[in-house]
Amino acid sequence: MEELLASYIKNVISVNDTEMQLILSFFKFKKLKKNELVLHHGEASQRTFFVIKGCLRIFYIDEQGVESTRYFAFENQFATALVSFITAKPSEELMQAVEPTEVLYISHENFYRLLELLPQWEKFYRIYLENAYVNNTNRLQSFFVQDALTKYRYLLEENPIIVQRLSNKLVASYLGISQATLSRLKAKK
Amino acid sequence: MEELLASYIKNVISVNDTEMQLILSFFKFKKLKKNELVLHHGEASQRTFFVIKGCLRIFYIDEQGVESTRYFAFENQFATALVSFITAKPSEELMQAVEPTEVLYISHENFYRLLELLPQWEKFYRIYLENAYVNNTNRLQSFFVQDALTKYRYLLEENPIIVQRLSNKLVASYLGISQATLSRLKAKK
DNA sequence: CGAGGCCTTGACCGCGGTCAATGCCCGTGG
DNA sequence: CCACGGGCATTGACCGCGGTCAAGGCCTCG
Repeated sequence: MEELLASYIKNVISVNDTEMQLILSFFKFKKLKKNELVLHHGEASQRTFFVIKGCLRIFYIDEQGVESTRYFAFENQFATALVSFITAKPSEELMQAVEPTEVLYISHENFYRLLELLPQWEKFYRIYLENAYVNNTNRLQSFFVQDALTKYRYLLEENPIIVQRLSNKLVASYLGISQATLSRLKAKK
Repeated sequence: MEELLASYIKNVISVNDTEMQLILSFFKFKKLKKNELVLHHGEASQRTFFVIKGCLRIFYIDEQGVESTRYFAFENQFATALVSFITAKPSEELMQAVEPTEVLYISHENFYRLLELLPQWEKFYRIYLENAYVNNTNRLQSFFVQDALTKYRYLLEENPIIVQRLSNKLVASYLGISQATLSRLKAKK
């Protein structure tokens, strides 16, 4: 359980055993029920999650109640409502377990403490930021230049697990289209 | 000229005079003509720019030749094709001077050298990344939840300089709508 | 003074949304 | 174990936002 997180971290930065113990000591375990919310709209983002099993999603809700998903985190991935984390303002993003999910989480307070205690953690955070940046910017690009069908095909190429594992409703919310449209796209091939 | 950059940096990190001299020594000055491209499609991003005067934009071109603008950098702002910078892959993003523009730029080689030489520069980069992340994620959100008119009004609120200073064509490319639609939106108020 | 680019506007169209009906699957409780 | 209910997927009918294309006028700059 913690080994999964430890080996994830070791792939990104080099730390010795005592440092690793320090890092792991800041993380706590939690089981989440399907559909359980871990961050509500307007709350400040307080925790960073690492998924052991299951799936978290980060999403928006507009005034009419329509949901749009910005990110899915599966096993062995981190998830944070980063904008609220960075700006320390109330979050526009919500966060929810999509399946029964097990996570390790660290409070933002302790996250920042690690930044001070371990120079290496600054690098870890930087690389996390870089990945998050590349992800979102690629998504932004796809909204600029691709129509619905192209986005769907692209998703099948780049991230098939999302289509295979999740409901149409969730996939549609990720692509920013309606469930009905996704259903028609799939029918047409 | 260099003072502008120096005071920008001092607002973000604390460095002494020798360190500042080191940083500034890596930047070079360049004048750009209106419409001059500083990064072509498919090139690797090689430089980070700081705008002294004028305006740079970072944009995409789709297969039909339609342009979409991801970012405008005005006086006293940085601009990089960050995705290509991070991934070291050919850039999907192009970069161009929108007006006659004066910049200071640093090669990525030297940027990385600074990361090694100055621990503080790691923090500078991290904060740059954070800002870029927040920017793009907010834009992504606006594509999820806002229609054309809402996006336009929001832009007027958040970033009026773009509307005031740039042509309709450029503003439309920033909003991801056609020039004709923007013209109609403005007419309707 | 001419040419080219930009803005506006009208006519038209199509992608993708909405709404509703139907059917399916699955979880839950009697 | 079966019956019921709720959520999800599919599909048809309809519609509207925003795109495209083209024409006309204006401004800028060489």
